[in-house]
Order: sequence, then structure tokens, then C-alpha cells
Amino acid sequence: MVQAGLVTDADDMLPGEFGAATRLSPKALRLYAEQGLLVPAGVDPVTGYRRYHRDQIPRGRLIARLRTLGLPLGRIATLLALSPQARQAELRAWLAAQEIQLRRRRELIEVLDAAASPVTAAPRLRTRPQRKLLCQERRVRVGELDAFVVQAQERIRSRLRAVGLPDAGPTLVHFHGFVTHDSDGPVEVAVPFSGSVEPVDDLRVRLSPAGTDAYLPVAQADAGFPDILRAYDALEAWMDANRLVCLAGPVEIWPGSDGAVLDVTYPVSTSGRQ
Amino acid sequence: MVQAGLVTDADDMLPGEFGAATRLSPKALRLYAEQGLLVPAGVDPVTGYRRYHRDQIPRGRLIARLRTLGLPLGRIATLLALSPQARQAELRAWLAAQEIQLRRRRELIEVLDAAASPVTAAPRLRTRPQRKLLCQERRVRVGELDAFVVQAQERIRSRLRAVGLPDAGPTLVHFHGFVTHDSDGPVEVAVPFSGSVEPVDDLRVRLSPAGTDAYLPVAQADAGFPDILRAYDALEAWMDANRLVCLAGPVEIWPGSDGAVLDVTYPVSTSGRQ
DNA sequence: CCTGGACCATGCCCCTTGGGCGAGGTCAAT
DNA sequence: ATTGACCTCGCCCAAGGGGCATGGTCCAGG
Repeated sequence: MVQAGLVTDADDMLPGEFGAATRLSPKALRLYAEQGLLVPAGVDPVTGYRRYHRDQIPRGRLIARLRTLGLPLGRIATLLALSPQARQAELRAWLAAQEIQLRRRRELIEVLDAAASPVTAAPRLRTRPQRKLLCQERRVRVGELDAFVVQAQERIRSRLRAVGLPDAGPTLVHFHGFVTHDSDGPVEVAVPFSGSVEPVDDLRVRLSPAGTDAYLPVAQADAGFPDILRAYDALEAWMDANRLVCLAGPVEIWPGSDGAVLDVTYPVSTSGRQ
Repeated sequence: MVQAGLVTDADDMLPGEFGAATRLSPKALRLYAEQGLLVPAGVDPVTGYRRYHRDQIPRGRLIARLRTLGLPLGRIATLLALSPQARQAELRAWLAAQEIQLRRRRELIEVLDAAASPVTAAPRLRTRPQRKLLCQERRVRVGELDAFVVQAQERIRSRLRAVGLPDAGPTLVHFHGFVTHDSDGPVEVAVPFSGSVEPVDDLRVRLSPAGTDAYLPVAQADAGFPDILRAYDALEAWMDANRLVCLAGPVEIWPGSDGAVLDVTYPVSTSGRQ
């Protein structure tokens, strides 16, 4: 029986040599040993010297390869536990995710580019009366946004029909948080109504105060993500230029005014400021 | 005259409000203020409260946008100093670089996939006599590698011709460090010769000791980057399996044996180990 | 036997972009 | 005066090491 930590045959190497064989620095090897990613075959209990066995070289080299891809150590650990085929599949999936992220970045840059030239009508102000809203709120990402809006809207309107109230206006989509590919709302879909409805399940009733909105109609062609960001840019720039302060997150109103598919809207303060 | 830090008119905001307008957290704003990226319009010298001016909102929003692209703050600082056109050009260039990096990753993953099936002949051992080499060394990345090898080889051979020595063998390319897209050598191009040459400029003369090489011929189709990595993988795996220990970095020998365009080679220790 | 040089160990500080937490100060409204 | 919202600063945390100082270990040569 061989005691761990005292094995010292010709198949063992110190970190320097093992590192040269795997392209991993002794420092990195120390880190991986601490993390349990690549545990030395033996550690001398007196000197603390770590000894790696030749058979660990392929694992070390694989780790080095995966690190050059920029994968974090935790992910590498899970990948190492997989079969080569499964690992390969995971890597391809990860690569696809990278490609999607890059495409999103490209889109954002294009939007940034076109930000100076608003493609739509000029923003305007309008007043908004106090209203009662029937709402559903949820956290969603941009991919699930459209489906959520359609479904929530249908649920709210069918509830209003069920209690015999007439259709009372466009659908409001309040963005209480940012909705992008990586950031999830919360988003609140609301339909204004007059009359009386009891809240059910996750449908709630709330009052929307009267006030003033800055808004910008958006055409069908510019309503998708990320093009819609251009409309937001234009509206925000206009508000900045006119010294208007937004009081809350933006609201998208479907359908919009003047035949637009939607209006991008910010509630603003009218009384100068504060 | 207005004292900085004491301005408090209706155009100023505290970090919370300014952050809501720019989608930057107060914490992030503090960091940007420290770094000089987005300096508050005023700081109350008593309370330390930072006040941002409305006119800073566009800058803040631009910073937020650029951060969502994953750009580091230092890069953002330089981008902010540019004109919108120049900034856009920089961003496009950066995006192109990202795409290149992604392509490299895809290639690496494909290589990883194919690593189990060496596409070339089986590795072998051969002895190597002591030789004198005329060498040129430089740090290069993979993009400059081919040009450097061609140029250095030509310089070395023309020097050998100039002193009347016969052509004395294939070109050796020693990799003292790793050469990839991000890592630069050093790389040493060498031609063996017999006779006597004085070193000139950056051409040096050195002795290569006798020894044993493990080598693997590589066909033209597999000689490019990153396919060449498969040959390295195969050779290294074979060395591992045969308990051979490499003594130094790899050498590529042009042309290779058996009609191959090159041999991938590692000097190995013959005497078991240590 | 001694010494030098090449390894090796631990531990600390550095990079980056904030998030989270705790202690304590400020401000405006009740 | 108290409350609650906001602010400050400062410390710890993440990943993946690089770099440095201090001190131990190993091997070979003199």
C-alpha cells in the first residue's frame, strides 16, 4: 500500500515540469489544486511540494485549452465531468450563445450609429387623465416580451368582457425595469377601463394618476428590437433638450396615435422640476 | 462667480435621480466619478453629496450603452473623447475584432473535437546530430509568423551563400514560447550549416546538441493554423502514451520527411526520465 | 561539507467592475 | 422630533492569475 503524498517515482513531476508539459503556470496549477479542478497526485506533507503524475497531463492540457477559450473555471469543471461527445455539444452550444451575444452587440452599435437621426415623427406632449387600470405584471426578457404582452392583454380584455365592461382604450405596456436580452423587466401590461372590477389571481387594479406624457409614434418597421431603441433615444434626447424630467419608466401604447403601431411614452413633470 | 460644489439649482440631481435617468447605479456613478469618466457637476464639500447636472445625462447614457457592449471603462473614456463618427468607426473595428476572436474560438473547438483522430501519419523517433545553427529570433504572433519565417530563412541562407557555404539542410523553426493570435513567441528560425560564420546584426550562431526527436510529418492541408494544432495534439498524445518527456519547445522542420511539407518535432529525453 | 542556483511553498497586494452590507450623516415632510 | 428616503464611506466578494517577499528544499560541483 502506498501512502498518498509520499509517492515519488519517475512518473511524478513538480509543478514547473508539469506546467511546461501542459502550458499551465505553477501559479495557475496552485489555483486549480485549491479549486479541486486539477488535484496533484500527491502532496509531500512535510514540504508541501505538489507532485503531478504523467497521467494528469491530458487533463491539464484540456484545461489549458478550455481556458484559452475564456471559459471560467467552474464551467470547465463541469465540462471535464462530461464525456467528450457531451462536452463537445456543450461547447458548441456555448459558442452559439457567444455568437448571439455578438449579434446583439452589432445591433446595438448600429442603433447607436443611427441614434442621431430619428426615423420617426417628432416627439410631442399630451395630457393624460386619471384612469383605472387592470394590470398583469411579470419579469420577462426581450425574447418572451411579445408573447407575454399578447397573452396578458388577452387575459385582461377577456376579464373586462366577462364583467360586462366595454373596451376602454389601447393597451399600455409599462416598463418598470429594463428589458433586454440579459435584463428582465419587470413589465406591466395594463388596459384602462371605467367601472368596477375585482382583482383575480395576478390581475390587479390600480389607479394611474393624471399627468403629462411626452410621446413619439413609432411605425411598424421600427417597432422591433433593437430598432425600437432608436425611438427611445430620440424621445429621450428631445426631453433632455426641452428640459423635461421623466417621472417613471417608459410606457408603450398599442396602438399608437396617427396610425402608428405604438407610441413610446414617458410621463413627465410639467411644473419645471422637483 | 459660482463656487463649485455649492451650486444647487433645479438642473441638478442627486445620484439616485441621475442614475434613474441614465440607467447607472449610484455605485457605478461613484466609480465613474473616481475614475474621472463622469465627474459630477458639483460636490458638497461638507456632506460629500455629489450633484449631477442635466446636461450630463447624454454622456451618462452613452456610457451606459457602451458598458452594455462590455467595453472596459478605460476604452470608454477614450471613445468619449472622439467625435461620433470616429467613435462609430472605433466601435465597428472593435466589433470586427470580436468577430475574429469568436472565429478563433470556433476553430479551437473544432480542433478539440477532431483531436482524438490524428489526420496524419504515426509519430516516430529519430536521432539528431550535433549541429551548428545560424539563427534569427523574434517575438511574433501567428499572423506575422509565416512572413517572418520566409524573411528570416531568406536572410540566413543568403548570408550562408555570401560566405561560400553550401546549402546544408532544412529550415528549423523553434518555438520558445507559444505562438497564437494572442501570444507572441519568441520564435527562432535556424538553418544548420557546417563551416564557420561570424554573427551579424541579429543573426546569431549557436550549437544545437545531439539528441533524439519525436516527430510527425504534416501534409500541406494540415499545415495551417489552427489545423496544425491537431498534429501537435497527436504528437503530444503519442509522447504521453510512450512515456517520452519533451526537453524543450517544439520545432517545425521545413520541408518534412516523406514528402511532407513539414515535420512537427519535439526533442525528447531517451534515458527513461530525470 | 559547504555553497550556489534552481526549484518550491505560503502569503500579501494588484488588476476590473461593480454588488452587497453596515455604520453613520442629511434632507424634507409630518 | 421623528420617520423614511437618500446619501456618504469603507470593507469584503467575485475570477484568474501576475508579481513580489520570505523562507524551505533539492541537487550538483568544488
